[in-house]
Amino acid sequence: MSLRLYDSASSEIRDFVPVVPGKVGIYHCGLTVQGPPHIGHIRKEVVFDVLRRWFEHNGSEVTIVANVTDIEDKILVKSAEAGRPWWAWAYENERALDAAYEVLGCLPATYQPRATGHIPEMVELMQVLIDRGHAYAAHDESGDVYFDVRSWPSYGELSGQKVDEMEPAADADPRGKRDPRDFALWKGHKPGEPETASWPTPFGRGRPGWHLECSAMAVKYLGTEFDIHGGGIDLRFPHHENELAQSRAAGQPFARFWMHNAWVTTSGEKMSKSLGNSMLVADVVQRVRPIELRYYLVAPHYRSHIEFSEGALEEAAAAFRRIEGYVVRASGVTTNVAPAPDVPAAFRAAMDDDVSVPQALAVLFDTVREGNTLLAAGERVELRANLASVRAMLGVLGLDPLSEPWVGLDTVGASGDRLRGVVEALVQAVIEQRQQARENKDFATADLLRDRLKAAGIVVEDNPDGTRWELADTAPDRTDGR
RNA sequence: GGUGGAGUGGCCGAGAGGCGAGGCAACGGCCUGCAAAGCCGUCUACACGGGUUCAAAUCCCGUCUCCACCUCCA
Repeated sequence: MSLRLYDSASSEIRDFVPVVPGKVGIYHCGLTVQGPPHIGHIRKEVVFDVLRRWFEHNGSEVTIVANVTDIEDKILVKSAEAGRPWWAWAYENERALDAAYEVLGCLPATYQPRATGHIPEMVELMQVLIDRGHAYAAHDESGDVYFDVRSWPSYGELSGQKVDEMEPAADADPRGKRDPRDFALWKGHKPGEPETASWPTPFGRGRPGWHLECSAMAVKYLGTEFDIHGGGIDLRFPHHENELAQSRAAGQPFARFWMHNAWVTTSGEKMSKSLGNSMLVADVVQRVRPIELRYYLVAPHYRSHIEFSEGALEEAAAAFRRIEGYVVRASGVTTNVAPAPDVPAAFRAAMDDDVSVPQALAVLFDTVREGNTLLAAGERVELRANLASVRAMLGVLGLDPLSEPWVGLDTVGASGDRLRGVVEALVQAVIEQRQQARENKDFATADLLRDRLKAAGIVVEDNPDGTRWELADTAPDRTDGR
């Protein structure tokens, strides 16, 4: 395979060569589980899910490690505000995150290590850094341990900055720091903080700084040198810069490629800052189906920023329904068409070019159009090949409506199989009545029956092969003018 | 102050010196009892001002606007 990826450390597109042929190790920063995930958080997951599927499509064995940072300042603050134990708060949000991954059809990570489960590894790493002269315990007895930025000449290499030109941290409490730009590896336990949120170390009780856990866990599970490290673009600095500095200063080569996805914003504002956040995954999937939300997040290039709007979301849903409609109709007149073993060359070329999903989608849409023509012409043999190809492409994007987890999801909704059978029988009865009316040229009655089904949320379509029905789209009323 | 990104048709969204990406919407046609879906066609766009070139959305110079990051963000 000749995959090329944009490496944000070198700001260029390079040939991807794995550390171990045939295997790929990917670490991407999961989430600090301080609250339920919004669609910005989940975009990152969907982006790396597509990358992973592309590797696997090409026969690579992929190991994905996505951390869960379950101890951190905000978790302590928010859980305290809610009057709940920090660990309960973190775990609740971790489950919400897992639910969001699942509802959007993301394949599970190979492992999701928690920061709190890797304290000994972090202490070890700190000790190495101290021994090598790149970290120091604060001299003010706070229990803090800092990374010594000045001791590491290549600090800033990931984000292309020079230490001297950086603004010192505005909130920096320089009390124990040698340089205001030094960052905390470890935070000493403070009075008032829960005792459960601290662990013993040679430097005193405390808890991880924000960056240390990722260095420790990435190396533990993927080795000292691994293929890809990813996350949202905001993590490039400081989080990833600091990770890189810690790990390299400890003598580890660390990640070969750094991949960062762009933001989802609302009204130009990053989601984490918007107030009255209605962009939670759990809310958005009430407005469009999860597979449609996935399409919306997958369709633009991963390094392009998405300005969220309800209109664009609905457009994306309509675009996806065009593909889905073809797949459903084509599979209705063929049987057992499995996804093809490979994708069209143009699709492959697009995906190999830094995961250019927009161009890959253009190939997909072209193939769908050909398929619709074959469908109309009754060319069943070629149709089978076309459908197999479309399903293969959709599979790479995690959008094949005939594959897990989407298959059978929303023919009737989530109300259970019994109800589903009842609805099918009732609708079929009405459709037969209507068909009888049509045969009698009683179009007034036929149209009345169609209208009544429509009022009930069921759309019928007359095709040469017969009449199909499906649930109407649950798009919201567009009375807000947007 | 430092670093990086963006401005493309009614809308979304790719591309990065020459062959109209693709989708949504709209309009016309075919098909249909009428629809829907589908197919065919129409809408020839690249922030602004210069320049280079046979040829610029793409390269160069300048300008404007917007955004992100600079140690709590995916």
